[in-house]
Parts: sequence; C-alpha cells; structure tokens
Amino acid sequence: MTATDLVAETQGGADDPRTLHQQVLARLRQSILLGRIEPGQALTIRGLAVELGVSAMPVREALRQLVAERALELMDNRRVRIPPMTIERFDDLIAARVVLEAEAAARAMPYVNEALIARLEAEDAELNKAVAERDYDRWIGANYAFHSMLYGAAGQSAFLPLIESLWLQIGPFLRRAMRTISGHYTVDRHSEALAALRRRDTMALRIAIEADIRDGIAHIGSTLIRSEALGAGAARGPSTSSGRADVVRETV
Amino acid sequence: MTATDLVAETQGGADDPRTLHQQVLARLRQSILLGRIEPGQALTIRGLAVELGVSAMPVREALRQLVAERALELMDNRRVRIPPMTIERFDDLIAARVVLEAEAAARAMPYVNEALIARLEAEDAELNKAVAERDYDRWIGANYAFHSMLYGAAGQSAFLPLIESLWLQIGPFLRRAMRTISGHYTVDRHSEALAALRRRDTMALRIAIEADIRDGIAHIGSTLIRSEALGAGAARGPSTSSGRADVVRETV
DNA sequence: CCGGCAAAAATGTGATCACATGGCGGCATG
DNA sequence: CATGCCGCCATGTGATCACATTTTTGCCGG
Repeated sequence: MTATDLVAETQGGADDPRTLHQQVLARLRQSILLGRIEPGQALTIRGLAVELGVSAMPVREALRQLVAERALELMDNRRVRIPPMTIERFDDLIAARVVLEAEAAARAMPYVNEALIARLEAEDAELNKAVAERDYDRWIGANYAFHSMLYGAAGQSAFLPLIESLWLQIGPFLRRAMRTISGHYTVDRHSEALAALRRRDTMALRIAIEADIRDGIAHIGSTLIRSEALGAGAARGPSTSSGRADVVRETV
Repeated sequence: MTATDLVAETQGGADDPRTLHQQVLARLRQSILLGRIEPGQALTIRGLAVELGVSAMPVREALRQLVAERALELMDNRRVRIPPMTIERFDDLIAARVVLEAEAAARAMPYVNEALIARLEAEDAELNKAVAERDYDRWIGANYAFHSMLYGAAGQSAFLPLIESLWLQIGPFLRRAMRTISGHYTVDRHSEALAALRRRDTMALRIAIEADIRDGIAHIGSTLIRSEALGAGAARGPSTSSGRADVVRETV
C-alpha cells in the first residue's frame, strides 16, 4: 500500500470537489478528534506530505488552520505539536464546553422535531453499540455526531465551530482516559437528553448535556494529576523520518 | 509612501522576530476587529500581498488562519470574504459572547488583585476618553483591551481564543452601528464591572459583563433589520485591481 | 565511558512558477 | 438597443526551489 492509497481509500477520490488542503485538513482533524495522534508525536510538514501523498503546500495550509483552531500549537522553534494538557487548561476546556454546549442545545430546542429526535436516537443506538463492542473510534464518532446533530438543528450556528475547537483540543487526551473508564459508563445521559427533547424541556436538556459532558470526561482530570503536563516534551516519540512515518501510517 | 512602508511604519520592523505570515495575520486581524474592512470588499491574495509589500505566501497563510477563526469565509468560488451578517447569526454571536465572557469573567475572579483592577481602571479611562473624542478605533481597541485583560487574568485561558473569534466575526459590523448609537452610551457598564471586582462579587460581575455586551451592540440588530443580510453580495466594492488597492490602502 | 563540538541532515519559511478555473468586458447578432 | 457568446485577464491552487535555522548524528578528546 502506498501512501497515496491511504488518502484515497478512506475518503476523497480523484474527483473530490474539495481542494487538496481541505481534504488534508479533514483527515488531520479527524485524526486529532479521535485521538489517533499522540500528544508528543512529531508533526512535520514534509513528513505528513509524504504520508498523505501530497506536496508540502496543502499540508502547510492545513496545519495553519489547525493551529488557528487551537488543535495544534506553534512552538517557538516554529514546529507544530499537540498542545500539552494541564489541569488548568483541561478545566477551562470543560467549563467552556459546558456553557457553550448547554446554550447551543437550549437554542436548538425550537427546531426540534420528530425527525431530528429519530436521527438522534439512531445515533445514540450506534453509540451504545460501539460502547458495547469497545470500538473506541465509533464511540467517539457517534458521540460527536450526536452532539453536533443537536447543536446544528437550527442550521449553521455560530456555536458549532467554537465547540468543534474545544473537541479538537480535548480529543488527543480522551482516548487514554476512555480506556480506564470504559466500564463506568453506567448512566446514559443521552437518553436523558432525548427524554428532555421529547418533553421540550429546555432546562432538563441543559442539565442532561452538562451531565453528559462532565460524566464522560470527569476521570481524565485524575489521569492528568498522575502525569502533570501531559505530552509536554519528554514524551517525544521516535524522531527519525522512518520511525515517524511508521507511527503516523497507522494513526493518521 | 510605498506599500512596504505601510507595513513597517505601524508595527513589525525588519528585526521583528515573528514570521511574515504572523505579522500579516496580526495586521489583517486588527483591521477586521476595528471594522476597517468593508463586508463586501474584495480580498485577494495578490492584492493584499502587493498592498502589504510581501509575497503571496504569507498572505495565503494568514487568510487561511482567519478563515479558520471564522473571521473570513471561503466561498464556493474559492474566494474569501467577510461573512455576510444575518439577524440569526448575529443573535448567535451575541449569545455565545454572553455565555463565554460571563463565564470567563467569573473564572478570572480568583486571580483579581489590586494591580489588575488598577490596569483595568486605566483602560476604562482610556476608553471613556476615546468615546468623548469620538475616536472609534481607540474606543474599540480599549474596549477589547479591557475585556481581554480581565479574561486573561488567570494566564492563558482556553476562553480567550474563542472570544476573540467572536469579536472578529462581529467587528466588521460594529463600526456602522457604533456611529448611530455613539450618543446612547449613558450607562458605564465597565464601572459596574469594576465595582463588582472590588467587592469580589462574581454574580454582579457576570451581570455587568452581560449588560455591557448587550448594551454595546443591541442596536445593531435593528440596523440589520433595515438591511437584511448585510454585505451579502450587492454591496460589492470596486473590483478592478486599482480600485481595490485604493480602498485597502486606507483601511488595512 | 561520558561530554561537548562540528558536520550533516532535516525542517520551516518565503518566493516564484505553471495551470485550471472563473469573472468580466467587448463584440457580434437578433 | 438588448442579449448572448467568446476571449482575455485576474485569481486560487498546488508544486518546486533556495535559504536560514534547528536538530540530529557522529566523532574526538578527556
């Protein structure tokens, strides 16, 4: 399998109307969202370009865009990395998620109809199945789909991009924490949210969303306590070009 | 005055440690924030590059970054523009500002000390002076400084970038509305916020911040009603390269 | 065996070029 | 005089190149 195949086989054929840099961006964004990129992993323009079978230019633009969304961080040496997580930052991100997503959900309420609820239920079922099968990617993906489907009910909202940015910042640190708490997923907050939607109960919806956010990731905080400043610098992966390519090949 | 001088004289000399694209980004960002770029104005890579005395590359990257921050929008024809404003979007943006900034202010409270209050007072005085002198740029600048100073009290916060994105989206439409309400600025919400800070009254602070946001821009909504979808397409400026250059010269 | 130094490889940045696409005006035609 | 078509020019996209800086590596002396 060539690197080019990697790009072509999952998404974006030759007739993809999107520009190359948009395809690269979508790919990298999903990788970050699903936690496939290790916090300390080397992210070089040329490396990713070879990896994705494109030239450096689209990768450059995609990286810039991800830096703007705070999914990546531009270091002093002008390299790019996943921003290291600290307890303070994590706390901020969760707080921002809570206020933004609760408000976004509340503002979506007027647009809720049976069709939307049905789609949300389908996504919730998909999520539960993924949880049962311990399929992490589908789990995260379905969870994200559920939330964005709800917040986007009113059409394009100004909230969604902001929330996406927060997801991207949390994504890389979600996976490791998920493993440890995969058994703790006892209360189905999505069911509570769906019940609130059916009753058109905005307040209950806010509570369910907040609980969902806090439940899903509350345990990450303790993970962070055990390893301060996660992904700060010591956890640098293999740095030779061959080594990096190997790691990225299975992750991007 | 050459175009190069335009860049050099206000900021960023030859020994600026920042990369060119960062300088261009900062310049464009400020222009958008201060409403110096008309919603319908043509924004071309080559045009801005000539304007700013740089090559196309830094401009490309800066534009991408601003698109990621939602300050600009990538149209289907791959051109870039200030996203047209609608009542719905404006309503979203204000709602997002309120919840984010209220929360950010509340979370800054533990870090409030006399030094910070003093700096905020100084910025507020600067703001009032700018208002009295009808100096729009300083007005907006001081207002922005006041808010970001408060929200950033706890050091780098995850809230600030999100809030900045919202400011950038509102900026282009603020100026015209400001003109019409410049006389209505009767209640000084910043004073209320400062009083709340001195009393360490988090709830009062939230209320003051929310009131400040809503007061300052409440009248824009009515402006939008009179001209739906502001900057949608009809308000396209001159499109010849010479015409564009003239417009941008005095605005960027 | 370890530490530092110099050479070499790699990386980010910026510039320039080729190409396809789209917008615009001029021109012919009704 | 209005309208539709065609060609030209401007623009965005992607590739490649040169250069400065950083990082890695290999080597030498202690």
